[in-house]
Amino acid sequence: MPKKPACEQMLQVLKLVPVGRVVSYGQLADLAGLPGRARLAGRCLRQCEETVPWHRVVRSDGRLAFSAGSEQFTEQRIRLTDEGINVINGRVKMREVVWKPDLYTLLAELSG
DNA sequence: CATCTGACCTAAT
DNA sequence: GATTAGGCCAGAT
Repeated sequence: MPKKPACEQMLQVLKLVPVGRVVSYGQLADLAGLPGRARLAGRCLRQCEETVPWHRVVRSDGRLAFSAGSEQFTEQRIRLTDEGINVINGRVKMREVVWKPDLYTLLAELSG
């Protein structure tokens, strides 16, 4: 069965997030042309391929979305740390690591 | 069909 | 900072 277009679009955007940078769920949905669909972003990641950089998605306030101590929480913290992103008290500093793409370039990337 | 749930967000307090 | 309320909407029950 083919995946839903909405999710595909967001995963496309997610693949463009650079190493050492993160996006929030809402931001991901927004960039994918689905404003206000943060929860959809979460659902998509829940079933996404392991090949996409899902660990670069955090909450808008910088906290990891998983419960502290969970298997997934730990995995995400490790992956972010490996990319040079500091995770303190289960959160990253959005001010420093949030991805702010040039929208024109992003559109071009998605088109090609 | 009604209700609950959630890898969420914003604004207000 | 923290908490609350309301919004969001696809799946599950």
